[in-house]
Amino acid sequence: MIQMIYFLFLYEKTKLVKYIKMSIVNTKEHIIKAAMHIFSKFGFQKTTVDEIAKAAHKAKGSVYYYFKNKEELFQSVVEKEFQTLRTELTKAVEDSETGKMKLTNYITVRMKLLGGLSNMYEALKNEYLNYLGFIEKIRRKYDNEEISLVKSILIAGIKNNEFEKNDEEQTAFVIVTAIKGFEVPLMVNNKYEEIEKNLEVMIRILLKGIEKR
Amino acid sequence: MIQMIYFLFLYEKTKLVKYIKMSIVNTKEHIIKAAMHIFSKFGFQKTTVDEIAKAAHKAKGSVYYYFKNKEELFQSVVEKEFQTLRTELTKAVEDSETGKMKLTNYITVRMKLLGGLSNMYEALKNEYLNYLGFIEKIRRKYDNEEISLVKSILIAGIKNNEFEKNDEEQTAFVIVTAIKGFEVPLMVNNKYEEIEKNLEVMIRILLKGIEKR
DNA sequence: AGACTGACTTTAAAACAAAAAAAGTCAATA
DNA sequence: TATTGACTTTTTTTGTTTTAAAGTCAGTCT
Repeated sequence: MIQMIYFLFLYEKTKLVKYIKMSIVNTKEHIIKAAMHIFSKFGFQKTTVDEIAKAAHKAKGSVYYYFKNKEELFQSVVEKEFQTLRTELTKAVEDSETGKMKLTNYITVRMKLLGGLSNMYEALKNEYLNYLGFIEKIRRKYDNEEISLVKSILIAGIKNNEFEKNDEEQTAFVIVTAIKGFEVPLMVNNKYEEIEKNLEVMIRILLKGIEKR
Repeated sequence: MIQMIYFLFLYEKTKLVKYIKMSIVNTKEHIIKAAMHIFSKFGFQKTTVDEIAKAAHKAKGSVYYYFKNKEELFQSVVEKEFQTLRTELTKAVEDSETGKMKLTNYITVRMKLLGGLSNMYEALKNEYLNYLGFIEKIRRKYDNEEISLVKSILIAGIKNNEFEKNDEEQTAFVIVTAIKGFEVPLMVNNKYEEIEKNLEVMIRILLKGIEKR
């Protein structure tokens, strides 16, 4: 009997914890979304925590209840945007049949999305934030993820007899690096359409450069 | 007789002008070289015109006799470094037999030299100087030259039946853009040796990507 | 008992003024 | 014409004050 009551208590507690945690995730996410909006409008430095709190209809203290400081909040926003990019890219690759299509879609989707993900984008090119350190960590982490994803495309394509067998890690690095060269004209124009034709040429050359003959 | 004296006068004047111009070029070049040394040591902002004058064993006024201002002097230094790059690259391309060799040597020499040309290099990555405007002009000018040079390599290679016929302007842009992606790891490591292997892979893929089959 | 608040403290960024340093000028000189 | 260095002007730097934003916490609420 006592045990039963104990279990009941445990059950109720679990339910409560679940409810609370759900709530935590919701407000936390809610704050991140509000922050995302403000940050993308004013950038990291020109955004105040008060503004974010106000936009999320919370007091400033609540923001600090969920995030250690402004940096950590910004970091969460950037990470969320990376997550979006990651999800979209993975989907684009998975939905493609051949290795050629995978790589093609990977590159085009990546470039298309990059312009839209404003915070991450801003963070990548902002000098000050780079010297702030934490953004460099995220960048490096994402670079590695990107190389891994391209590598997996290459491995699949080699198995499928589409691509020539070569050091996949190195080849993936080269492809990612080459794509990065296009970030500069993208930053300047900020219109994907303007680099589209050139990106197509790049993809054609890359594909021919790695295909099995 | 009068005519003869007149000619003699002209001749002497020409010699004089030549001497003076030679001297001008010499001191001007001399100042540029001194400036190059100091700028590469301290960067644009932390270098004073007094320091440069002192290093050139001239008074500050002399520097302003040859250059309108500090910016123009820096510009001359950067232009001179570009000239070096330009000369070396043209030589590397001319000395190569096949289109493949031309492009290979172009890319490798470019990357090797880039690290050594400190002022230009500094200018390319310095935020402040970019927003100063004039460096952007030089950069754009050099970008166009670079695309032209690569384009000429492509055209020669196509004529030589090595490369597939395609829009050379676009292909040149793509190659130059891809190479630019490697500037970032070069800036971080600042050791050409570390990216050498990856650059070789890049060249191999590019060559296979544009070759005639 | 964890979620949330807002007045409060601390820290960092503008604003301003004075001093120092560097950029840029120019009459004089060789 | 080339060169100088004392001179003027402009730009940084420094130190101080003010203002604004970051970050804390005792206390309330559900």
